[in-house]
Amino acid sequence: MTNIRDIARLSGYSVSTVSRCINDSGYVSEEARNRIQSIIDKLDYVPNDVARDLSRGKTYNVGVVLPHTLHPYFTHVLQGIMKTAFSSGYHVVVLQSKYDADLEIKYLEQLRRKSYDALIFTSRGIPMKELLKYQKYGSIVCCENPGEFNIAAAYALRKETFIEAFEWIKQQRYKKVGILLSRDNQFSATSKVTLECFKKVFGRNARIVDTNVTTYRDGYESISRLFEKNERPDFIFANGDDVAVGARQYYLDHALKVPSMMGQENQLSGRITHLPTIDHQFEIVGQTALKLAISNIIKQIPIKSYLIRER
Amino acid sequence: MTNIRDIARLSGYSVSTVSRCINDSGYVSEEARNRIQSIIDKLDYVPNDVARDLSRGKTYNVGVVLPHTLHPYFTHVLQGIMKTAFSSGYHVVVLQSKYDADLEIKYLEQLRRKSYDALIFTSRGIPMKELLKYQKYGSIVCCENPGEFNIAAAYALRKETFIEAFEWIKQQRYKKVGILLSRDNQFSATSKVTLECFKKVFGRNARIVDTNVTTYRDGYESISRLFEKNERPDFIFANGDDVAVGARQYYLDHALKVPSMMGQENQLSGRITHLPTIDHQFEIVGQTALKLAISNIIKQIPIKSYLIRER
DNA sequence: CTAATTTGTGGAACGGGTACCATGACAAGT
DNA sequence: ACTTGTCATGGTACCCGTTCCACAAATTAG
Repeated sequence: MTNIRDIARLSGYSVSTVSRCINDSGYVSEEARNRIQSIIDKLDYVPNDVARDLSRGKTYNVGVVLPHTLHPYFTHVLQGIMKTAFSSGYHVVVLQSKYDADLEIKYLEQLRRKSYDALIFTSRGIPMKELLKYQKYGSIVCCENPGEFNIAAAYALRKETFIEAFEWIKQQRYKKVGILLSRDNQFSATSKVTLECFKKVFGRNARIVDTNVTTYRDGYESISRLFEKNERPDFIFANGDDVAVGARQYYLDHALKVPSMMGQENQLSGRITHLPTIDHQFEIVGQTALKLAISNIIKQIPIKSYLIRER
Repeated sequence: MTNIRDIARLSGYSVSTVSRCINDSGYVSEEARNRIQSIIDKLDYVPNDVARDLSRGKTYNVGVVLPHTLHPYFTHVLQGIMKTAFSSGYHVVVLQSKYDADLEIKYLEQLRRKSYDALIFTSRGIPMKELLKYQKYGSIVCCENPGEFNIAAAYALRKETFIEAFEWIKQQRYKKVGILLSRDNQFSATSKVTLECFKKVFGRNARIVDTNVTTYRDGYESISRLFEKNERPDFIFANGDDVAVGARQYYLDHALKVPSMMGQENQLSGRITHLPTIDHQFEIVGQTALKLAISNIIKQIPIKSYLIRER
């Protein structure tokens, strides 16, 4: 491989001048530029990015931790991250976590070893405190409300919209709402907020909760379980349109009256079935997260989500 | 930042010994190991990955070129790539191409500059010939049948399944098939194969073709255009379930009889609407592509897709 | 009891840029 | 005439590991 010293030698100029020439950082005469460029062209030379990264102490890599890519939340956040990373000259390294804390630690260690300039957690299994420890090694951004923790965050502002949605449901005189959550509210901040908002609007009762429901199939099976327990909600509030539509399918398959429903994430399945939904603006969350990641500013930015009553 | 020379100095051993100790590559006495490890622990030292990459001449980064992340083809291929990359210790860098040849060149140049060990093209805008030129800088894998070109490839074997699907449609006595394609067959190998297979089964006529149809909305609008042109297919063959369902919605919204349809990609929308489909096994395509990328073997591996008649 | 290995260790080149600092030439301002 | 500023260029330390080579000591083999 030919390197910058070869170019310097063959062009008769110094390494410094060649470097300035390559990077267009001024202080290179017309003559030198021509001479150097001709040698570069002749040898088909390109600088080595890894060497450059080492020397500059910066990689322009941002690691994005996500459990998988098959859920619209993640693809939309990722899409937003990619968009902004692209226009800022950053590289996006996707890191599969499978909700596994050990893997998350592994990625934090890679940040420490300078593999990335920053790390974005679209989801997280380890405690916040653990994240804070690694902030000294690079900028860390999470995609949830960090509460009291001093960490950069871009997250969907769910609370207001949840309240709005539940008020709307209440107003239509539904009495017993089935709530399908993706993860246990002990682990998931989102699930916790959902239930809190429900309580605020409906009081503490009037709800049937099922957890670990994330896919169409899960929605279907969840309703089947409810029936076994003789639970009959008159409204289903799901954590995704796909989930709601899975639930709906159970009723259809068993020739039962389909209750009213609301989904989330504004997915295609919900559009087909004319389901009310909540759009959490995840692409904007992603864009914002990336901006924070490369700015090194520790700031929390909530993104407003909105209710779609009809479609 | 503390580096390996600091550890050497403070432990009283040489840099070489420290390096061997860190990498567990033997020839380190029990005593040396303890002494060195204690200094490492005390200084909280970790080696710098960038320096290591430079020295080893390998980054363990694989670039994955994809137009965007919002289409299930890409998310599934990406999912497969991530899965296998993860278990092989490689990093996945996602590179947004937007079907733009200039961007693809940019990524090839990054390969040349050693930013990645390999590059996977899940889609491609530039000519194959261009790709071949860059093979000397690293392993390049594409996700389509490369024909005569000597390049590594992992791709869905569509032909057989298309023939099977069209035979099935023909057998049901449909006469005029509307075919919705994602990109013009001049640019897309997939579109080309689709039409060729159609011709083989139905002869050259009996088809209405529309291109640049990739989303639910596109499917809807495509049918609207057909109606303007007074085209009335009795069967719709779409390049995705989502597209087919968009088409279906047009008929429903205008109180028209919905013709029979078939989608592709085995998407949720098709399951809800009980649409026959073709599953192209894209996750396996992704897994295979990554294996090729890190093996440096130039080989073409077709992946068998399959028809789902009922669901 | 030699000869041939194996183990432990250090030196230093190497991978390939970047950037600070010094030096000299020349032009413009006072 | 003297100071000051800008341009052009080179020298070299620095970023931080890896690995080849040499050498000595300790084993093992014959």
